[in-house]
Amino acid sequence: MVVNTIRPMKRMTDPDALLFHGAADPTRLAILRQLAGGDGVCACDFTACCAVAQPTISHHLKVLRETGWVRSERRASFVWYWLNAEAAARFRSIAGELTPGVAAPLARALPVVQAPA
Amino acid sequence: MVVNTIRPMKRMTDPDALLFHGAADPTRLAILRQLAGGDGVCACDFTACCAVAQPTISHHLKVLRETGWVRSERRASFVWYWLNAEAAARFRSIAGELTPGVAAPLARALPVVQAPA
DNA sequence: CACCGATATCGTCAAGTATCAATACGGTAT
DNA sequence: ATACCGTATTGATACTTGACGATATCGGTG
Repeated sequence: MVVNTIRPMKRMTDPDALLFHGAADPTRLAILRQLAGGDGVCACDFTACCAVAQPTISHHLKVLRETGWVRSERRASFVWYWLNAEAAARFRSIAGELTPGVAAPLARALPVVQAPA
Repeated sequence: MVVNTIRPMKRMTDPDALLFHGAADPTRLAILRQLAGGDGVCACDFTACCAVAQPTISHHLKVLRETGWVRSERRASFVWYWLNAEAAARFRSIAGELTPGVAAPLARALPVVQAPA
């Protein structure tokens, strides 16, 4: 009976969960897909693919930046975005871990509290 | 009575974003990892790995069920959970799509990426 | 039957999030 | 400098979510 009256908030302590969170939105996923399909995309091109206003796009781009999914660079008055190769690689790595039956050997050795044979 | 919406999250129109949303939580990701590490896990084992109460675990398991990540089966008074192979495969497929510079060569016909004019 | 342990659901609260209008900022061209 | 364009930030608002206690439900047991 822990009294957690102050902050029961867990927040996103897991960096991988944070990565998932970055992609767990239709608009952001569309942006990521558009980025994967091209070699750098201008921010001005995202407003076309998603039915949201410009500030919303900018907000999602910020989330993608903060979650490590993309990097950006200013060119003249435009801003270009690229998919972050590291994030994508990390993502694929997690995808590989989440294959049924294919996982850390240690997990199988974990104590089973109740295991009716 | 509260209108019980059939589909969770009206904003989640993209099924893939829904899949990501299912894993975008530290507790749920821990559950998925534990599931990937074993050949079926009893629900009673999840309370040990995550510092949350039983109703919370049950809630997250429900989310994972609704997002297609897991399937469950009752055995006596216990409930066993397995990672859904289809969801894991779909996830790996999307992860492959999100590779920089790879315009979905191995991707299935599902992705709809709108090319900027 | 009554009882008990394991899960799921309900009710509710606090915190996080998506969205847009208005506005500020950064560069370019006139 | 001034006007203009593209992008980011701010502020407000409605909605979504994660958490837990209380309680219901499901199965097995005495």
